[in-house]
Amino acid sequence: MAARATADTKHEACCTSALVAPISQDQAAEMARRFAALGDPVRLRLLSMIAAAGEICSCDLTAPLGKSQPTVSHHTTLLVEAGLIEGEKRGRWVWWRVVPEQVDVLRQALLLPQPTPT
Amino acid sequence: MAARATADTKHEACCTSALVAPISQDQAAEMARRFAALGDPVRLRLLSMIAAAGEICSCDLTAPLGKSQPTVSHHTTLLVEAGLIEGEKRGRWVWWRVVPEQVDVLRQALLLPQPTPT
DNA sequence: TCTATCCATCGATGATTGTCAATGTGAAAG
DNA sequence: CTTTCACATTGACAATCATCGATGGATAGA
Repeated sequence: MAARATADTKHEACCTSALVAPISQDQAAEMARRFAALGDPVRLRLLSMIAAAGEICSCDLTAPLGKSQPTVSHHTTLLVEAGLIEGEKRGRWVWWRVVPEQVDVLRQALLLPQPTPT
Repeated sequence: MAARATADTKHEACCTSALVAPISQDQAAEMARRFAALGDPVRLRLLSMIAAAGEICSCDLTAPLGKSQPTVSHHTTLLVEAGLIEGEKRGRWVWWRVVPEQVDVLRQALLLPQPTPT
């Protein structure tokens, strides 16, 4: 069992597909942590609204989501920890935007070795 | 094997990207349910091993995962409910394989409107 | 028959998570 | 300086989840 060019850092461990060869426990733990960020309907709508708006502040998120301000803050924090979004504080507002490269990391993790039969 | 007739009504809501326009609550709920299936390290390794093997039975999954048989059975059930894998009983064994179309549904859900710069 | 094996289900338990009211922080406005 | 606004943090609680032992159903072999 050689040929494991690991250098197992934060996000670099999961830059390949998980569906072509068995992944390690560490890879699975890190990958699961990021997929879990997508495993909540509020966070998915959050990410969806941020991506669709390009840039948006939290003050415009609480009302459409129907959740309290601490709850929205909690979910944005989780999305940031997953690397999927990032926030920039301008004045009193925090403007959120998605991190496309990190979203693509998750997409590539689900890349199948064989093309899907149509 | 046309035993998956009801899959249409259940998986149809999330066949487009969630990152080009705000998604509804129902879409988010259904999508989150499926992403949550990937939000556990054991299930990710499970899916990874099944995909890498092409076809594999549960008896060959418990040992590498280091989990009990009921736990593995629990996780395979969740992956089946998410539509990501399906099992076929042959003799005493159940052989699992991934459902590529459903994996692609999740990949397309993470498709960004703008191409990511390489 | 009887026995062994593979897997699903049940029940219980400890851990994790989503939620919100209350509070804290930091910045802009008066 | 004081007040107001946007957001983060804390603390607490209910709900969900991951895990495993015990048990049951189904199948293959003797």
